[in-house]
Amino acid sequence: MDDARGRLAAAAVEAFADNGFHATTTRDIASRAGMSPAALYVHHRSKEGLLFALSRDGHLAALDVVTEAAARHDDPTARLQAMIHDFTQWHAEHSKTARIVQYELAALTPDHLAEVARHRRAIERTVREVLEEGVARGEFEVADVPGTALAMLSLAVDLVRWYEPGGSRSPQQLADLYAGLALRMARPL
Amino acid sequence: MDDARGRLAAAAVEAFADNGFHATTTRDIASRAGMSPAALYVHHRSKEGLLFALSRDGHLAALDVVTEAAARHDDPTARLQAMIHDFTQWHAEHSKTARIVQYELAALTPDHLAEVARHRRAIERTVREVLEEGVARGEFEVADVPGTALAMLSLAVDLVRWYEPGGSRSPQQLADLYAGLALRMARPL
DNA sequence: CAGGTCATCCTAAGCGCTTGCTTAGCACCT
DNA sequence: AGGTGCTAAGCAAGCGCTTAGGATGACCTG
Repeated sequence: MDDARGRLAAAAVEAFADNGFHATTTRDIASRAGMSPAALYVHHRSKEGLLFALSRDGHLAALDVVTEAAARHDDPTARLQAMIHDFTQWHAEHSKTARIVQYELAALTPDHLAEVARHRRAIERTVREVLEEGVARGEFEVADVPGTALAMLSLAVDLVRWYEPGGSRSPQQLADLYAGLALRMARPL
Repeated sequence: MDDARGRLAAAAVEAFADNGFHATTTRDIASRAGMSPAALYVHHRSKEGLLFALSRDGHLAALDVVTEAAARHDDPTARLQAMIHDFTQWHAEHSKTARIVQYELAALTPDHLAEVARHRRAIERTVREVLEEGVARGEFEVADVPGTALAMLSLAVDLVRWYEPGGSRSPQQLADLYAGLALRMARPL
């Protein structure tokens, strides 16, 4: 049929997000993709290699969302608001991929973990920088910039623990809510 | 020797927190406790039964921390501050148990999940109620009370994803930081 | 106080099953 | 004629859990 590699990746996202990496079998992934278990090893070196491909792509997508949002605005208030808004919305709209990104780091090999850790630090740095600039310009009042940046990201990250598509809150509503809370965390007292 | 059941529980907390439920073997737990694999089944029906015992005790401890903090204060501002402070501090000081409480729900049987879910709802309800009372008294200005309550709890919950004892922030510092951020989320604009 | 009884707590051994992954080979397209 | 993408079959290892029985100490009995 269509792209078999893509079907395999989509099946793995579902399986890993629903059951976790360790509770997911290669037979489960393969059967969701309509293939034999051996087909997985045509496209990936191992089950962990497949996880890494998903995790890396997910990290790059999340980083892209944040940097794009930051690039759209000049003043720190609008920039922070857009960053947390879009980061939250991405986590809700891609909650299965995001769950793999945020909760399956421990299953990666040291080499693979080192690569995705670089992307994670880039995301944190982007949030820290907008807070620092806002403080410098007097738009924000934040005593602990790294800690507050971590807290803002925690809102979106923790969403994937409980979020279900079709629940009472849409991705847009959550994005608006968390972007507003982030601004309240940074606003001068 | 000493309490063998307690040693088994302590070993399981370490193993489940470090490697996750599914990646932990009964042989690993038993050897950490200095026992044979079969000893686990003297004290628990199954590996999942052991997880449930840890999860239930952890949930009750966390719920107790929140209700105790709430009971110590009358006005909503002080009460909210104490609740988020103590809830955060508990998650940092008991980060291994908290990791099991927050991240291993999917490994529980439906019956066991139903019981811990009751305790989780009790915690959420306590936070929602203090927000509602604060809004009623004019101390808080919160548009989405359930969503904001969820966000405040998310801060402490997400901490267990990255917290390591002996890191740059102490449990007290984190508790102060997150309690302050929670107040900023609720304070009138 | 000596000897027997019983419950408690644990272990050695291993059963049946599932796991991630490999191998050999087939079908199809160019 | 050869490369590509897949499968059927199965291997070695590790899994959760069971079974049968040994060691220990508390407690009766004569």
